[in-house]
Amino acid sequence: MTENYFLSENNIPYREFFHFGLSVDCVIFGYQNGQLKLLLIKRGADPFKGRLALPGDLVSIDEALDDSATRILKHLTGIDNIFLEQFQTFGSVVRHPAGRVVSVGYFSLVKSENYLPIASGWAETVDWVNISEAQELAFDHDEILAEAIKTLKRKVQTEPVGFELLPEKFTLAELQNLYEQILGSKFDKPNFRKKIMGINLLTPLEEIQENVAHRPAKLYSFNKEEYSRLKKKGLGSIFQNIE
Amino acid sequence: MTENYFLSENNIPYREFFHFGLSVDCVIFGYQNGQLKLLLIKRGADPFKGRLALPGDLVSIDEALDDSATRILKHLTGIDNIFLEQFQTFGSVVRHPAGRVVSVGYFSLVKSENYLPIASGWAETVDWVNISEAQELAFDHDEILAEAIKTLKRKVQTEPVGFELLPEKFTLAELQNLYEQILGSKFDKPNFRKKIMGINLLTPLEEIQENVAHRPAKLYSFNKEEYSRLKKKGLGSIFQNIE
DNA sequence: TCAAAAGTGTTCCGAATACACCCATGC
DNA sequence: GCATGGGTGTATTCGGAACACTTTTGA
Repeated sequence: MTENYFLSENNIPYREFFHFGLSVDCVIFGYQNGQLKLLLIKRGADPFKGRLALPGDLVSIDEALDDSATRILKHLTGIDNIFLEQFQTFGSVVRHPAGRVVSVGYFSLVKSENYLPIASGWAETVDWVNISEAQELAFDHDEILAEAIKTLKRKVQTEPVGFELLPEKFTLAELQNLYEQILGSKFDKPNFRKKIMGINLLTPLEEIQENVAHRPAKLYSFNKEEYSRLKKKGLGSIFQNIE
Repeated sequence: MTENYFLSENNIPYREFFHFGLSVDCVIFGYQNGQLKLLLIKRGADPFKGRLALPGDLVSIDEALDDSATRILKHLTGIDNIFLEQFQTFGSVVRHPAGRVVSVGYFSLVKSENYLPIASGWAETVDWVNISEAQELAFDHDEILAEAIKTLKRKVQTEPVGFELLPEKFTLAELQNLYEQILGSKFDKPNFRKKIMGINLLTPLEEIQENVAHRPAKLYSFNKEEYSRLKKKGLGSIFQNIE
């Protein structure tokens, strides 16, 4: 399929243009102990050997972009079976010392406790790092991360988030804390509860917290049907919809 | 900068991976005579010669992605000085007959009347086409267009739209029609007016319509400062924001 | 009995909705 | 005058925001 009889307008065979590298970088958010986390590797190979970096690698020539993201993440961290979503592509000229590499950013949300990463490939170590400590990353990964965080904040406003990050059973305070962590602000407790209970999203369980030095909180789980329905449909709109 | 002493983990020099083509495709929305339009070229070269297609071409190896989109659009259509925004990257394996080409989608909104496109390069013709007639495009451009329309609908909900599409002076009915065209639904006139006037977005002019067989409508223009402020800040949020 | 966090209720206000109605123009 | 679309006012409902209050636990 790489035949070169197609000519571009200045009579250069198309193949002459085919000297790009293509990579994928994965921004994997987790949540544990009330902290928003990020999955980072320490690079065991040049360039940027020893630096923290997003899990990412070059795409193979016969591999679809989405498949590549899944493969690379599994290969570097052992993490598998998660939903990776493309969010932005980074294409400045000098982002990689080995040549012209354009990188496609993918992001995902997972329960970090369920995914103990195992370093392999050229990853020296892999760890869940607090968001605030994810700085001075390799390549332009600081920029990629910043864009991923913007995307996450936007998503939180328009679709439900939490099922992917929280354990099976959780308290309303934990859910509220998660939202506060992501958006970097505080909410009024009574109003948060009312709003979240207003949509039919949570299923109250017959269980409560144990061994806490205060009134134990009720546990909830997500109503999966309603959750995925709202994922698709979204949470609100600016303009009324008559029809 | 394309030295090959960096080795990937299986000892293949990085350069061996550098066989991707990279392209840019532009989805340019316009608006004229109450119709949402799309800028399409008829391809004058293989592959897909004679088919309608989004303006797009291969990126040069030493050219940043955003710059490339601007250059390619200008080269094919003569259109210049517009804001192009990246929205999604398309990376399935078989989208281009000449080899593995990954394409980055860009989109923009313009006043079609201000941009009379002139075909050049391998574009045989360039025209503003009604959205509904943009079908069976070359390559996977149907899919790219579908994603661009989704993006546009999402944008309309979260930031002001219209300054880029409407003429300098316009009526409230025209603005409402634009929103209805984009979202594919009808709004209540009094409520639309109240909502749009509630934000300090429009400047009423001392002019009215002429030669219409009914009460002439007042003309408005956009308040540019407030418009760009709301572009950045957004229009609403689901959760309250306490500091 | 006290601290700490869970959980509830109530009031206020502004925005969204659904209408009914009036106004200016060309024919 | 009348058809046509422009433009306004209002009553009602709903949801967000603010905040006071009660409840349950461990120590």
